[in-house]
Amino acid sequence: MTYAQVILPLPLQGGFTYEVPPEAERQLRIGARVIVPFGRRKFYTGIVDSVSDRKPEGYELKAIAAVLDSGSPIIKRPQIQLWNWIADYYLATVGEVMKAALPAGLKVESETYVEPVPDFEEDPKARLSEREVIVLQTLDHAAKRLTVADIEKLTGFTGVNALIGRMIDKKAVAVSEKLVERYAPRRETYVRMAFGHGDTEALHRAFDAVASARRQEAALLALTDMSGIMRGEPSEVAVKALCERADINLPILKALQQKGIVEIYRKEIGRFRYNGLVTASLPTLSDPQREALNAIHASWRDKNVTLLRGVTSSGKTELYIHLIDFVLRQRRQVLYLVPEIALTTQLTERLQRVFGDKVVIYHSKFTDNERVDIWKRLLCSDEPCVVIGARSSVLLPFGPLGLVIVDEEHETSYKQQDPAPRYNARDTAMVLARMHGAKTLLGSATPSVETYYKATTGRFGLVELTERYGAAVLPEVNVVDMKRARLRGEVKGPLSADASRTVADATANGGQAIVFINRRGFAPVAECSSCGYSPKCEHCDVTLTYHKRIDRLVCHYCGSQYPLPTVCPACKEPAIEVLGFGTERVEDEVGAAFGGATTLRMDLDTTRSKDSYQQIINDFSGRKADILIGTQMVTKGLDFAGVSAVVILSADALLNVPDFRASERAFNMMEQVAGRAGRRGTPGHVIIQSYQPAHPVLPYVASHDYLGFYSYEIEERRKFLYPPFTRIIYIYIKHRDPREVDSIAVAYTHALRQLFGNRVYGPEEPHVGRIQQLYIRKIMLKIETEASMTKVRTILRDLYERMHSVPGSPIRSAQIYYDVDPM
DNA sequence: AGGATATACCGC
DNA sequence: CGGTATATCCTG
Ligand SMILES: [Zn+2]
Ligand SMILES: [Zn+2]
Repeated sequence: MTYAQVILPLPLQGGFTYEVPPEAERQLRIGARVIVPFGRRKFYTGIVDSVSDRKPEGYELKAIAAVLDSGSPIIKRPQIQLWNWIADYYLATVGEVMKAALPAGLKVESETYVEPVPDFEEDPKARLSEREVIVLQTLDHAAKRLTVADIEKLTGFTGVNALIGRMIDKKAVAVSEKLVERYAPRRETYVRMAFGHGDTEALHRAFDAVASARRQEAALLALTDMSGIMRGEPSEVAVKALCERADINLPILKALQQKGIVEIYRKEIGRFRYNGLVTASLPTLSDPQREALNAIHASWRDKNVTLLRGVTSSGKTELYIHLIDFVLRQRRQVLYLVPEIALTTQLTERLQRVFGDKVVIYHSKFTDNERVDIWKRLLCSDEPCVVIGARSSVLLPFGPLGLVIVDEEHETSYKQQDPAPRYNARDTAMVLARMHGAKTLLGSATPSVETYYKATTGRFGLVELTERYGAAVLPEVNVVDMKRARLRGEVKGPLSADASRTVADATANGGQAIVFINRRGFAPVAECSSCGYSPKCEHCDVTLTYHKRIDRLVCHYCGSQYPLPTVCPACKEPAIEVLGFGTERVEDEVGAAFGGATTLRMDLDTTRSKDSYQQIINDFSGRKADILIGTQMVTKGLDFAGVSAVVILSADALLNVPDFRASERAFNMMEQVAGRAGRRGTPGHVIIQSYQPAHPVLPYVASHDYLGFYSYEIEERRKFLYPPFTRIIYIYIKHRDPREVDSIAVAYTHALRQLFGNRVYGPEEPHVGRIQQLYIRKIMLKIETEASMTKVRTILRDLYERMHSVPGSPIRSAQIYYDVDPM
């Protein structure tokens, strides 16, 4: 008998062992998917991690129910290795990594369906209750099989689970487990001759048979040509293409099929075929670019990772294209990571024009079916290709990887925040590269402090590209002291006089302007002007943001919505007003201030649908609007030739974040938005509004001085023991009870102090102390870089196990998790 | 995670 | 007491 260790997509530590049925033994491969029973009812898709012939002791075993991949595994060898690394490093379970990596369409799960028992007769000793009768009627009248959740929705009852349990006892209903397959391959209808290639005799007979039917003849003629049957270069013919070409329709082909001349068949096709032309050759490089390219190659002789610091519009992408070409020629694959919002068609099409169908695109707005197709494409073939994608593309089944490019490596969106695994795709990609013996290139105009430190201390190679491409000039930046402007009466709505003038100048001269504000919605607070009351979310400790377009107050943490009260619920005065500025309000104000100017707004709310983000970018770069108002989204993925002015409405909103990375993030963001202004010849203007114009970070932005900012910030980090001089792990405690959360946090902190001494800070209540009914506490662990992180992680895992496994302990009722290398 | 079971709670 | 909301335990 053999036994398989199976990874299940669940947040549970460790794998689970199953018996391998003898008939499945021969076809079972490591990395193959299996269907296994788990718990009393459910079936899950698991992945075989290892196989052994030693029977584990101490518990009953279940058997694998089915092998889904009997031929070849669904993941590649190095992937399990990478999964294990992620789970280990980020203190998650391999199951959580599997869940994040494998597209849902590849995970078959069982669903419990409730069905009425045919010919059920009520037992007078066990009558059905009123609610039970209603459920039975609902089941009888339903068009399809129903799950418990379906029944709850249809009847409006709660606790249907228990109800069904009683009905099963009364033999009124039965439940069954059905496997639900989610993946639907895309199929297309094809047509071919019903006889072999080069069978001229059959072809002649066929034409004779359709001689009297002109359109059938036309169809046959076109098919003869398109199928290449007489030229000895056969190719498949899609019905759609044939119909278009011969101007016929399906019934005509059906008629030909009736006569036994053609065969119509359906075939699975991938969803992604690039039909455009490969029109561009490699971009010509300027001298500085060529030097940088050579320097990158040289640095890879003794370094695995190299940082390319390329100032805005220095042409990093051209370099990337050359490097990609270099690796593809070696018949190896490339992973090109970009932040989600930088993944625009401008970028992907540029790559496709050079590399054609070798380009594979992957991001979160793809449907699950599309993800499965991409997964299969990479799995089935080790052909050279370049995968361009956001965070999760690091988890795809790569073959022979030769190069990883992480563009905008400083971007926080590379770090997954909420469900575990909380991995950083940039760091994971470097590990992936190492596993494949590939090199990594990190690119950024404003590298993260950690990365630049490693690059200047020899851990990474460093190549700098400081020359701007073409005639691009740096914009002129002015910091406006808002306190003074306000005293002088120069502030109208969100804009200072300086900002207004700058925008007006830009639009008057046929240019465009960008107004950046880090808040969506209309106004971030509502307040009673009479008593100061301000509406809060019922589930979270935050003030509600007013959204004018839907006329609702919205919680940005849990999404719940409320009407805007007309009278104050506290003092009953009709004195509720909304305060502050969000993108919606700024759009209104700017539209009013510059009458005649057209505006566009880009934030989470205007980019919900699949192509809306791209649409706004296209509209603005097509000059369909004069002023673009937006959140951080406007900082990326755009190459707007016409923008000559940028206004950062509130530097304070960026700087005053209680986090050790606040300065860095603020600098990066301001530098990037500023970089949108004034390309192609004319210098642009940037206005930064701030109530603290003396903030140490602002001069560096004003002079575009990354190095200056870096040397300031690295000293701060050194002084206060932050990365890169320490490694940080946050420990989060969440609980629905405010007193309980405190006592658990204190207990956990105490336990941590026993182990790590004064490396433990906290517990503290985070900025938002309650989200979705859960009170939150945060503990910080700072570990010196020389210490063994492996040991630290082992201790943390053991601690969690120890604290969480005490029966009846209140700690078990809390959610506790670690966030390694938080951002 | 999700489900099953135990337990507390609630209206009559 | 049936019905319902909630806590706790367990999964191979
Ligand atoms: Zn009031
Ligand atoms: Zn909320």
